[in-house]
Amino acid sequence: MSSIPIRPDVPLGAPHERSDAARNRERLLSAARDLVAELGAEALTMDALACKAKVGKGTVFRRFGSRAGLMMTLLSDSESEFQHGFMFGPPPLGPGAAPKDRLVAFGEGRIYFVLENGELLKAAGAATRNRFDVPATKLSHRHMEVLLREAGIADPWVMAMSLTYALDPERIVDDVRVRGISPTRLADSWRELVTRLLRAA
Amino acid sequence: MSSIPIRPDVPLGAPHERSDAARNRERLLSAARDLVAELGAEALTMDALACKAKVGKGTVFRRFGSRAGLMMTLLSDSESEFQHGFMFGPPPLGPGAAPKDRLVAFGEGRIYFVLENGELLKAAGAATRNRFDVPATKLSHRHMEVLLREAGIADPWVMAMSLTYALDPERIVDDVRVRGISPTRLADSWRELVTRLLRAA
DNA sequence: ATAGAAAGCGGACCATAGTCCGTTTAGTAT
DNA sequence: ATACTAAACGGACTATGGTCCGCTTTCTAT
Repeated sequence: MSSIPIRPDVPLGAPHERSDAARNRERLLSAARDLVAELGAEALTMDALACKAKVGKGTVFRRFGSRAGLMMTLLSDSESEFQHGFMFGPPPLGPGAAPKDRLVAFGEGRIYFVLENGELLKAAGAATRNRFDVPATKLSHRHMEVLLREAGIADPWVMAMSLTYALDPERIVDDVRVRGISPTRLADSWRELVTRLLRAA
Repeated sequence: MSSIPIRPDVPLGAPHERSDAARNRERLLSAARDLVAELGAEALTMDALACKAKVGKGTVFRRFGSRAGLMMTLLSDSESEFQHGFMFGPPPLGPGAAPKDRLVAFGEGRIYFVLENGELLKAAGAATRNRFDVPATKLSHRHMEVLLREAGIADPWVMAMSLTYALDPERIVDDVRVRGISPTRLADSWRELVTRLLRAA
């Protein structure tokens, strides 16, 4: 067969990924997952990754751009799942419930999501100047913005930003792991925040 | 004269600062201020500072502990002033006004404070694992906590944490400088947040 | 004045993210 | 099959925050 191979996720007309590139990407991803599983995301160094994947350091950076980029790639599956939940899933997280209830559910979901992927998220956010250029972050922000607008907030864009920072991964992880606040308590406080913010005048 | 020299700010019984240490501290502080003025806080490297102050690198770290520590030292004057404002100054920022109004004023004040000292604050917060171990941050948090408790919030400690992150220096600076949001708009949104959060049921 | 102790000093050294560029290799056109 | 080109590669190199430890200075007790 001489047909063009199917490459999902590659924008039409993208210049074709070379076979060695594909192979190295697999090796890197696999090695990275191993290292994270065995030492934790925080302890993963780019040198160690390159070495374990039997690849030059330049290749690692060519592929992921930065340490943060690597962490984002590692996160993308879980992240997509969470996104799917609030965009298409059943209410109250998904469409169909009142904005207030969706926001409460969103925050709760986010808290538990962060606690499951905390190391990766911290590593992804910490390194570079892209804390907010991450597509996933943009999407979450936009989601909250829409809900806040529906609920009659005057400046939903800025308010969504405030709430985004209130749910900052570092904040959540440190509250729970360093300052000993239970996830439930965080979720309850989030509920109080959203409830008071959005109740009718 | 053989009397003990007066050393304000040094806790009683502190082990006495040696004269060479004092001299180097002055040199370092002065050099650091020069470098910040001339290149900006972001571009200040510890090597350059040591070099400019004619001091070994070890001395720099002995004195300030880390880059973040240095930035905090550089900030401490402005920070004290702001603290004095919300603790002892005239209402609505200081005592005497309703908690809601004090919180609104606090956030506004904080926004403008951050915009004046943004580079330093970002540099102070970014480097180490002490984002919340900073005394100044603790004090701000405690201040908000007290106001929120007075206003009937169920879990003022956690809520104060949410608001602390909503006022994160990086968030404020990037909103204004990268995303083009005006300080006024930020302040208005903060007012909306606090007003809705604290209005009577 | 002197000696001893403790604090301070300096700069070589380390770890790690990220860059650079000469070399290799996969795909392609002939 | 061959030659050509653009992409990919690898690892030496740079920048920078932070550590270590043997040497020096200051202070104090005698």
